[in-house]
Amino acid sequence: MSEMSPVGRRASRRKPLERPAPLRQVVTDEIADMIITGELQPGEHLVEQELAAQLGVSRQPVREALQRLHSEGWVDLRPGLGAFVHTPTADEADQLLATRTLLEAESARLAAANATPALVEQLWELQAVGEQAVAADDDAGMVAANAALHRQIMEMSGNKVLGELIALVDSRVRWYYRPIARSRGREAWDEHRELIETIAGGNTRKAGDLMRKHTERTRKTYHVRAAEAGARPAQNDADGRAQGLETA
Amino acid sequence: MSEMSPVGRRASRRKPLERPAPLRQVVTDEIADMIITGELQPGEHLVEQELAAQLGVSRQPVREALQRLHSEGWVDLRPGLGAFVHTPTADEADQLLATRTLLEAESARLAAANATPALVEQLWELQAVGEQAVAADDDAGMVAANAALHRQIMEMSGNKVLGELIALVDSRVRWYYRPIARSRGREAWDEHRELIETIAGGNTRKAGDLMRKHTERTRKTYHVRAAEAGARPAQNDADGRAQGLETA
DNA sequence: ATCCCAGCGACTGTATGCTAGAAACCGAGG
DNA sequence: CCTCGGTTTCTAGCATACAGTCGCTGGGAT
Repeated sequence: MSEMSPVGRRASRRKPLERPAPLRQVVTDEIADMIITGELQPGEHLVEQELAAQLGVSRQPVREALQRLHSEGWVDLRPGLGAFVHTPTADEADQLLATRTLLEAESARLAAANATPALVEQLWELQAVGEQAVAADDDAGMVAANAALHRQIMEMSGNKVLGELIALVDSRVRWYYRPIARSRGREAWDEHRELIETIAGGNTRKAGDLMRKHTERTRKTYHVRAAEAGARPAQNDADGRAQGLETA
Repeated sequence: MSEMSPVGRRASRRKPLERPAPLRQVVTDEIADMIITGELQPGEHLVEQELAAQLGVSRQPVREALQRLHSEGWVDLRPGLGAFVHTPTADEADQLLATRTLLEAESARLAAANATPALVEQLWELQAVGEQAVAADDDAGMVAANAALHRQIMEMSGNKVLGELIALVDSRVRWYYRPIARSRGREAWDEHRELIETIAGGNTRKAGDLMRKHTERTRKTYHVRAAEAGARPAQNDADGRAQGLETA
């Protein structure tokens, strides 16, 4: 796999080069995926040996992956005991959503300030993709398109630091939010439409407000769903572990 | 953070236990300190062996420390080549300060919403410490007191996620800002005073605005200083490496 | 002289070895 | 039956060992 592309080192406008992807990165993504899909349950003890064997690598890359996942909030690292899948609490989810609202609103505000016809056109394209996903009732597609749209708006803001933070917060929001992703579909994309129009018009204040309302509405939806789930007898899995958020 | 739960089983309100501090943490802090103090220059290649020998540990803890420092933005990690001290650009510094403004303003707003006499009293104590440091012309003390005050306000906000992000951003800001830390002293603490009064009064909007203006002023100061430094012939060290920020 | 390439040294990425300490288990005593 | 103390097992943390890669250097061909 080390075939150096004959593309040439000349006018190579390519990235540094096509890397076989560092093993630790692969492992990180893989474990994160296991957490998101629920294969690894909240609170579960992640034993390095097991994961290493399971993924066919040594403990070292697994360790590094766990460290990274820790700094991104996916796992808790108890000194001397190892890594445990982070157990989200209702409080934390709320704070996460509140913070997300703040960051996303700012990114929309800045995006409106930097709007150009070409960039706005890209937003519309992503909007179209999203609406198609809604029409096709394609859950995964909706989530992906939603992420892509928000990401594009963030990039338009021109603030990379802000972007990093949003990426950090969003990935976790998406995890918590996953069980109820379906509930907000069509309406969200209607809101997107108005938001894009406002950004195109360069109305910074309104763009920020719209995004705030948009994400705030998502937050409300989340709360309603959480309350519903909490009111019910609580659905546990075979091991008796609670599947929903802890109410603490 | 410390749980306020009145429950308290037994008198064991102590922390989990006094740990000998994981080695990787010590190493992380140490390297971060070397970067902050300039012992390690921006762009410098951090060789694991060297650092390990220098700190009297093996490569393993050093590796883990570098990974963490990477995720916190202190070093860049080029696959196959290793770690390099991050070189801040003027753009990035500006984005960092802008983001900081956003986050700090929100924390002040929330702090005002959650203000209690006891908490406000703690703020005044920190304010006193800071003013003493100013009076004594104690640079390090000023920086520390400033950090402590902002941290306390953040904790009052009750949003831990927000707190983590602020911590992330602030430490880097402090690095970039270090060369010009002296310039803002007395006036900053006057602004703090007004801010605390507003928080005590529970005026959320005004608290947010004040904090925004406060950090925004810091940002302006930074720009002025950066411009001054940029205008001059540029001070280089013995190795011919630029000491200031890159203008790119 | 310039360019290419082979060989070499240095450093990262990955794997394995070793040890101190925590959790779980078990059995004896109250 | 519950409690307590010792023992055993398991695991993280750190150290060390091995292998792949990158960049550099020096010699030879053009």
